[in-house]
Amino acid sequence: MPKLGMEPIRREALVRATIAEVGLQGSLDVTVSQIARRAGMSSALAHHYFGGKDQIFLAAMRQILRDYGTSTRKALARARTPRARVEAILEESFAAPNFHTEVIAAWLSFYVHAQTAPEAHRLLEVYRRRLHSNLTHALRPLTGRAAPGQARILGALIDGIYIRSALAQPAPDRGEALEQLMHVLQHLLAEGRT
Amino acid sequence: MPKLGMEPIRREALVRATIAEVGLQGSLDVTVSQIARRAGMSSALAHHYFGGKDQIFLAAMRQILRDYGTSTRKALARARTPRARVEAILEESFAAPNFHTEVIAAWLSFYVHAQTAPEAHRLLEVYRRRLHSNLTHALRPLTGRAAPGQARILGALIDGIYIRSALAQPAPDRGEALEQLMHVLQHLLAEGRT
Amino acid sequence: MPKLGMEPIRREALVRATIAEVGLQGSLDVTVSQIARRAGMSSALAHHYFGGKDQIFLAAMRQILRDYGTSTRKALARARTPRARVEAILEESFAAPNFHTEVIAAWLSFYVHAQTAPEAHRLLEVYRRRLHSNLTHALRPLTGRAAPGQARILGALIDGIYIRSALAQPAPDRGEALEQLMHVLQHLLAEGRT
Amino acid sequence: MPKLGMEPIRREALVRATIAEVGLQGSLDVTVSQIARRAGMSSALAHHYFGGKDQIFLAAMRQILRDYGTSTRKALARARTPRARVEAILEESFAAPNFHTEVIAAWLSFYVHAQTAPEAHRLLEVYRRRLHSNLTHALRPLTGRAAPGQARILGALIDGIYIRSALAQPAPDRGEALEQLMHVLQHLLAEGRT
DNA sequence: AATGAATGAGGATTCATTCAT
DNA sequence: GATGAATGAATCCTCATTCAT
Repeated sequence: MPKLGMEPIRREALVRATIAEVGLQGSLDVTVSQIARRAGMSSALAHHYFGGKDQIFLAAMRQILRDYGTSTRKALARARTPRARVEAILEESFAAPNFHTEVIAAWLSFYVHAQTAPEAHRLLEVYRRRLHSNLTHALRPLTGRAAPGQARILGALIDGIYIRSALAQPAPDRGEALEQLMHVLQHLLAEGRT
Repeated sequence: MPKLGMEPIRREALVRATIAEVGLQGSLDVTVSQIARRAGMSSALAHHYFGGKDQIFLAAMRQILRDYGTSTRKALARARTPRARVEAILEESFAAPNFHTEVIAAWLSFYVHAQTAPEAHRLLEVYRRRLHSNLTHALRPLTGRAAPGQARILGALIDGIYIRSALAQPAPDRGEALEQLMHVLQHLLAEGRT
Repeated sequence: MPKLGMEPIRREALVRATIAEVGLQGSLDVTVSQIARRAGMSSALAHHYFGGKDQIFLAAMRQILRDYGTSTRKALARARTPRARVEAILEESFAAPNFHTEVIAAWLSFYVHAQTAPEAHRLLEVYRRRLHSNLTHALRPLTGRAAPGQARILGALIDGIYIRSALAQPAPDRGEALEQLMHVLQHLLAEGRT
Repeated sequence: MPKLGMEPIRREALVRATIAEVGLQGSLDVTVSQIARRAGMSSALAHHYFGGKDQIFLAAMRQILRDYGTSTRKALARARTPRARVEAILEESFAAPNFHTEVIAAWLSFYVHAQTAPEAHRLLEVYRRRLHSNLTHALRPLTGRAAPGQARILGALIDGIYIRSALAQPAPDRGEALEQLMHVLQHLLAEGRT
């Protein structure tokens, strides 16, 4: 009794399973079988829906970045002042769903992967550009022409804290991470007023 | 034409070849054969000298970190003032031999690997601790009790710039990287005087 | 032409092929590929169904011992008198399916293997205990308390004839083997009456 | 400073090392390197003296059989009566130097090997014939024409006890082994007198 | 829609053997 | 006499992928 409309469900399950498996193993060296098993189906079906391992990975990356993008957009919508907008972006980078051991590990793995896989590289480029643009827009009312440079620094710092969190034992400290970011932010904001 | 005392030569060649190959491919998914071929020997010999792929990787990581450590030590020895010491550390992080596309890519790959391999994790931990300690000592005369926290921020920023450089197209800009770091450093140093 | 329910068929084929190949080569130094080829499939499939060479060997041993156990049980069921029961056991040890050059060679190879492989050792131990118990039970009505010791002697003699048969050129003589056993049996049975 | 007359010393050391290593591992799957290391030399030297692994094994087999032959000859020389001669042969089969876990294991391994290697097969054949001839000669004065058949039975029983000893946990019981043999011997000797 | 069956390609590792010194 | 150096060949095992049902 074949079911209809299974495709989106299956794809979603596979993508979630991929993130989980890659995150857990901390490496892209996961087999399609492992992913499929975790998603509750055969590896043949995984191929059927995605065509190949690379596509599965790509879909998983898209999911991670889309999740991040979505939550950021929501946070921005809630912010009322320019400064609140900046802080919202920074906070969201370390918000619970993203700043989770598994997701960080998966993110880092995909990051490495992007060195080789052009499509993956493109995805990260989009994410980076959006982050940069968001930050710049938020900072502009506060620091004017200094905004782009500051956005670049904050972006690098976010990535740096992320990558360090990937090795944190036993678990990365969300509060501490945010504190460091805010500390630097404060300095940068003071810039304009000097 | 077998000679005596080949071991250190072969090991060195293999380590360099490993860094190059991993750097070029941007991934640890390199075969022992590839590494051995690049080093000009059979894969069997590579196993003979290192015992296994893991040991080869470990040796390559050690080399990268040792290279970095050595150059930093030299730079510190040359510095005359406290501030010069801090700058020396930061500059050295992006100095030519380290801040090279291949080395950066290899470094990032090993970073991911460290999530899984305990020994590799330990190596990075040592590196991180040393960087933190160097920075803290250098900052202490300038900012006192604020030094450790600032060292942490600078360390994360260094890593962040590194990881971003891994994806930079076509090549990471050493000058820009340093500029960002120095910018933040300046802010941090001003802290004490406020 | 993939069908369903191939697993038992494939496993059976592999087990038979293993016994044949080990028997023919007279050694456990057979490759999985050789076994798989003889069984008409790829070595990858052999691994798929058994997980590894060791498991294949274990399954082959189990098959040999199970075959022997089955035929013995049937022979015992047919025997009507105590003496007939003893003779049935001895005869079955050298009955056609078991006492075949290939099977003997395979059996001997596994025997050696059992010195090293605990699981294989356990299997042989079970076989030996069962033979001993069968013989003892059959002898008890005839020779009373002497039965266990006699069973041990007959068991050792069976193994001795087996191992000698492994080197027999061109083929072991079933009749002669049995004759020797029966000769000793006759002596042992006379024991009680002296 | 090359030493003269090292050859016999090296060969002896290698042969002993082979028996020990094969006995310990309970398998012929020992590497030339392991043997050479145990004998205190490089594997290249082992090849130099023996030409190849097979020759090393052959030499080891010869040693085992020669040791056995020598001790038997001595024991026979000490025996004064026909019966004592028979018992001497049997006892010697389980005498300390031969009936040792390692030697038994090595012997069994070589036995299996003989199924494949013609030269090894020939060696065992010689040993078997000599044992048979020794036993027959010793039995003839006692049981006349029955001697050859009895020799065959005793020979098989010896091998049977040997092979079982190879799996004995934790160590084979020399006394029990001999007892079984003597028990059967007694029966066989009674034969003539009936 | 879903999967068991099946395999080719590839990779780490081991080892007997050779060779130049 | 002795060995470190070196390798080709082999072997186990894994895995992405395909296919018939």
